[in-house]
Parts: sequence; structure tokens; C-alpha cells
Amino acid sequence: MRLKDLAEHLGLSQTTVSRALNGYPEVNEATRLRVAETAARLGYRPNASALRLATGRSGAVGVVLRGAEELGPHMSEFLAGLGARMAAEEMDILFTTVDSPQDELAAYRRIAASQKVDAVILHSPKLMDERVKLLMELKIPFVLHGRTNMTEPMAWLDIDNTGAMERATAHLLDLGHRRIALFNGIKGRTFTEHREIGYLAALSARGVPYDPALMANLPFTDEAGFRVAQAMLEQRPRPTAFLAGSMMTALGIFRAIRQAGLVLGKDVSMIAHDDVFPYLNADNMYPSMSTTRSSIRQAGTRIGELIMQILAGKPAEDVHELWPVELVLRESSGPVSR
Amino acid sequence: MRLKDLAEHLGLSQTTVSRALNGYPEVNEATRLRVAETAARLGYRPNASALRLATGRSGAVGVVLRGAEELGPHMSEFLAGLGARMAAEEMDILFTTVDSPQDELAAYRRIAASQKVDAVILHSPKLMDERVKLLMELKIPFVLHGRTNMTEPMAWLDIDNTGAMERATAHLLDLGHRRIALFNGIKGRTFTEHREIGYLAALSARGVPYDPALMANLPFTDEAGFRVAQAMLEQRPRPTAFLAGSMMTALGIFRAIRQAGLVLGKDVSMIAHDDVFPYLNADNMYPSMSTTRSSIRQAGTRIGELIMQILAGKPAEDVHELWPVELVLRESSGPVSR
DNA sequence: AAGATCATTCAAAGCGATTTCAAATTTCGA
DNA sequence: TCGAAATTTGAAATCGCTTTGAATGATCTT
Repeated sequence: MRLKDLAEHLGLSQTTVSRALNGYPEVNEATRLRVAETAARLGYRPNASALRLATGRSGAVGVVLRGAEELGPHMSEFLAGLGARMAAEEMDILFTTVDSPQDELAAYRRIAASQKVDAVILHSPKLMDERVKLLMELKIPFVLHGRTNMTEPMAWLDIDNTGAMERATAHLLDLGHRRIALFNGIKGRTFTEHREIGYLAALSARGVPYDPALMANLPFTDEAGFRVAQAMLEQRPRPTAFLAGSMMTALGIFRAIRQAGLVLGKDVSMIAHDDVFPYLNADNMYPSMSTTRSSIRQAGTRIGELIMQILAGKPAEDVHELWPVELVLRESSGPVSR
Repeated sequence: MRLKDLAEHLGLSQTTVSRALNGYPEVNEATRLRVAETAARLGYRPNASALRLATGRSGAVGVVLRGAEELGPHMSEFLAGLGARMAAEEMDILFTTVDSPQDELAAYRRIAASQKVDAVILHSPKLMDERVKLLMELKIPFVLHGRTNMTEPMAWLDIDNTGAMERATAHLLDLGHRRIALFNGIKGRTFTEHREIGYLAALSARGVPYDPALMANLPFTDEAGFRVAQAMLEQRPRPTAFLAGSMMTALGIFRAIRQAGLVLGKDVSMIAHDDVFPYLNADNMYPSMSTTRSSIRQAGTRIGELIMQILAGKPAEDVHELWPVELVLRESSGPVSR
């Protein structure tokens, strides 16, 4: 069922039918109704490729992922949020996985040259991010999930990692903890640096010296959390509190704590960052987990909206959102034990 | 940089340039080289929409997801596998989320009418699946991840859920367990039914009566696992072993076991189904978790290959794969305690 | 050396939509 | 009632590619 067929069926020209369907004003209301009704009845939908070719818009937003590492639970939550918003706009999400960083830049080049997407979303940026530079060169509109240190104007949405970590650390310090371990993300990513800044700020505000042996950079997996926590728990004096970069990390740390014969919430404390996974609820853990919480799914939805604004012409420098992070205290964090 | 520009730049016709780039035989080797070199140097890439319009192939495979529930850790692992394969073929993954089942059928209709994808992948089918029926009506090629009971020929890849569950159950029975709880998936999905069949077969083979109070259907989340396990552990006599439908479920059950003051691997046993998440390793749990294991990521990769075969014209009835499932015994399963 | 064959190249016709520009019809004002 | 303006429709150009069918030389046969 092509436009041409539909037009013939209606005894009208393609022009008029096209206009009727796309809401142009210069078409008789009765005609429009008849066209709309017939199109719906016959299940007509414009061919996507033809439409894109004619309009120059691809109707899709791109996401490039470094396969294994990035396509984890965080990403699927994000995509769930983004997807909901994009579906409402009849926009597609086109996603590509790559293996290496070089491949990643090449993938953006390809996407750009073939005009497959109208905009892209960039994740987990570094302070100085070459992908950002490339996208600017290629003049592809984009929204950053996170931030950079770069001076060029660009659209972004980020959560207040620094503030969150500062508050969590300060809270533990107030409870008497002095040896607080920070399980942070991979070095280089902006969020990792921001969290470190918050952590150090809280320590220095209270005059507590910083011990490098209490800071680790690791991927957000149960396994890495376990391994590093196990090692740290052998230190004497032991850390009395843990700041976990993600719920997966927290599960690993938790396991190490149990294995060491300690009780979480009594012998040691923990506050984990929670991106709000529906299948892993901090409230329902045992003991329930204190968290710094920010829904990554909501961020996805909102970024979908920001993308639409950018495409509508809103200048990138006007699109900035810094979301606050809640500190939710539950049973896993308590006063330091004697 | 359009084909036309490139052709002018080379002093050739679009025809020749197009043929040179697409490997047609009737073009002079010297010319082909010159074209290829210049195209690469100028970073030429055909406009995706134009190419699709001209060839009638969209170069993308579609995945429709029921937003919240389906886009979990399983899906992201699957997509990681699929993505790797599709990237190698320069195919895109186009994904759409929907809210309700009606929306889902409508989404397939839309995708079909607008010819956005060359094929789709269908997940978690039911024994009789209306989505399958629709796709056949619409004549969209598809590959099923899972199986149906329908008689029409169709391409699928599934794991041997029945066999896996039968072996796991039989193993627990051999260890002396008689009250074995099955934490299965949502009723209606084929994999749920298949697992139930395997469970019941093992019981009946050993002459152990089936107790409905030991069977639960629930989503694969930590929370549901916890809630149901908590209730079951109040039964007298208690279940002595658990079969968990997923690692998330297992985490919840584990928590309930600890909260009841029991020790996993000693007081009670558990075997969980493991789809192999890189961030949640059965081997590294404490105690380590016995599992029925099958990599969902590998399934994704393989389904990508099957899609390509289908698109190359292989008849759907020749594309069937039933993957065996490993039973990996670790510390969480042991003889029944007296 | 002429006709047949082969290897290359190109002009133009699609693919299925949107959009420009022009034409036909109605409505309106005096 | 007639010309101007407004409303409504349509023919054809366009988007950037592939592909058909024809044309041009070069090479081969005899």
C-alpha cells in the first residue's frame, strides 16, 4: 500500500493525500476526513525510507555502546526510560555496539555519513572526551548523559555525583566512622572524578586525613566488589564503612563482609549508589541498604525530551540539567562500632 | 558528500561509481581502485535512506519490548550478543518499547507497514502466540527466541528448559530432598511451561508426589523471590531445596533463607538458572551457587546469524536450534539435612 | 579489413514519499 | 454580474541511491 495506491483508491492526487495526512491547512476538511478514514481503514503507513529521503530527517536517535562493558543493567534501565519517551514521538532508537574505542569513533563517523540518525546520546563521558569533539566536528546534535570539563557549549543531563558522595561521606563521618572505603568507578570517567571530589571534600571538611589504600577504582560488578572488599577487610585497622559505586558492587562487598564473619549495619556500614533497578530493591535487602538514589530510567525519559528540544532548535547551551541525588538511610549504615 | 559529488570529482558517471563500490564485475579494475581510494579518502558513505529506498532493504532488525518488564538484565545481555553480530553485518538494531499487549501488536503493524526493518526477533513466546500469528500474516521474517506449540513452520532458537529442570530436580531428589520448591516464571510463557514439565517429570519418575504449595509463578526479581521464599519457609515441613528461575530470584530466596536463620548449602539447598551475567557471577557467590547455565548473550549472537540466514533465503522450517543446558554443581546444593 | 564479441561506461528510469508552482474552482465585494 | 481574492487540487521536481538498457570503443576472428 503506497501513497500512490491510496491516492488512486480515493480518486485524488498524491499531493492532496499527502497534505491531508500531514495536516497542511490548504485541504478541504471533508476531504481530509475522508482521506484519514480511508488511510486508517487500509492501514496505510508511509514507507519510512522514502519519507526520510524526502524530508531529510531520519526519525531515529542513535546510541553507540561499547558492547560488553556498557550494555549492563544501567543501560537497559536507561533505554527503558528513553524508549518510552521516543515511542511517544514515533522516533526509533537505533543502536550499535562496538568493540574498541577506535571502532567507536569510526561508528560515529559511519552513522554521521550515512545520516541514519537525527541525534545521538553519549554516555559516561570523560572530562575531556574525544567523542564529544568528533560529534561537534561532524555537526551531529547530541545530548550528554553526564558532563565533561570541556568549554564548548553542549547539552547535558547529569546527576549531582559530587554532592551525593559528599553527603554520604559526611553522614558516615558524623556517625563516627574514620576509615571509609570508596569503591568508585573506572578512572577517567567524569562521574568517577566527581564522586572522588565529593568524598575528599567531606573528609577534608572534617579534617580526616585521606588514605589512598581506602580508595579503589573498579567496574560495577558483583565480582570486582567482592574481590576488592575482601582485600580491604584484611587491612588492620579495617575500614568501618563502605561507599559502593553501584548496587552490583554493593552485593559483592556485602558478600565479602559476610564471609569475613562481620555483620552489615553493626560491625561495618555501607551506603551504595542506587540507580533504581526494579529487580533489585535496596529497601528489600537484608539488612536494607542505605543508598544515594537517582533513577536512571527517569534520566532516560528526560533525555528523550531534551533530544526533542534540541531537534526543535533549542540551543545546546540552554540545555543543562543537574539532578539532585537523594540520601536514603536504612539499616546498612549505623554508628561505628567500638 | 553525495554519490553525485563523488562521481563528478572522479569524472565518472554515478552508475560506474556505484558499481565500483558495490563490487559489480563489469567495471575496470583500475577504475574500481581509483574509486575505492577516493571514496575512502573523502569519507563517502551512501545515504542510508536513499539506499534503502532504492534496494527495498532496510538494513535493520527490529526488537519490540514491553517496556518495564522485558527490558531487564536478560534483555541487555541478549542485545549485547545480538549487537556484536549485527555490527559485523553493518545491520542496525531498531528497538521500540510499548506499554500494553495491544500496543505491541500495533507496533508490529506499524513496523511492517513502514518497512522499517527486514526482520524481527520475538522473545518469550507463549505456547500459542498471537504475535507469531500476526507476523506470519504480515509476512515479516522473524526468528523466535524460545518456542511455541504452534504447527506452522517458523525459525527458532531455544534452550532445553525441560531437560535442564528435570536434571536439576532429579539431582536434588538423589540428594534426598523431597520438598523441592519451584520458583518459576510467569504462567503462560513457553519456558515456564517447559520448566514445569521437567520438574514434574523428575518427581513422577521418582514417585515423589507433587505438592502445589511448592510451586510459584513470579517475575524474575529479587523482591518477588524474597517475598515468596519467606512465605514458603513458614510452611511445616519446610521446603528443603529451591529451584530458582533466575539469578535475581535466587538473590531474593537467599536473603529469605538468611533471614530465617538458615544456612544455604547446609540447611537448605538451591539450584538457580543462570543466564550468565558478567556482573553477577554464580561462582563468586557465598556460598557459590549451583546453577543450570546457558549464556543468553551467546544466544543473541547466534540469533543474529540465524536472522542473516533467513534473510538470505533459508526456509524457516530449517532453522531450529535447541541448546543444551549445563548443570553446574557448586556449594549451594547438598544432601538434605536431618 | 569488416563483422562479431567483449569490456566499459553512461543516461535515464525507477524506489515512495514531500514540496514547489501552477491551475481550477469558489467565494466575495462593489 | 464581473473581476479579484481565497480555497482547493494536481503535475512535476526533488531527495540520493540502484539498476536497466543502450552506447562506445577495443579486441578478436576470419
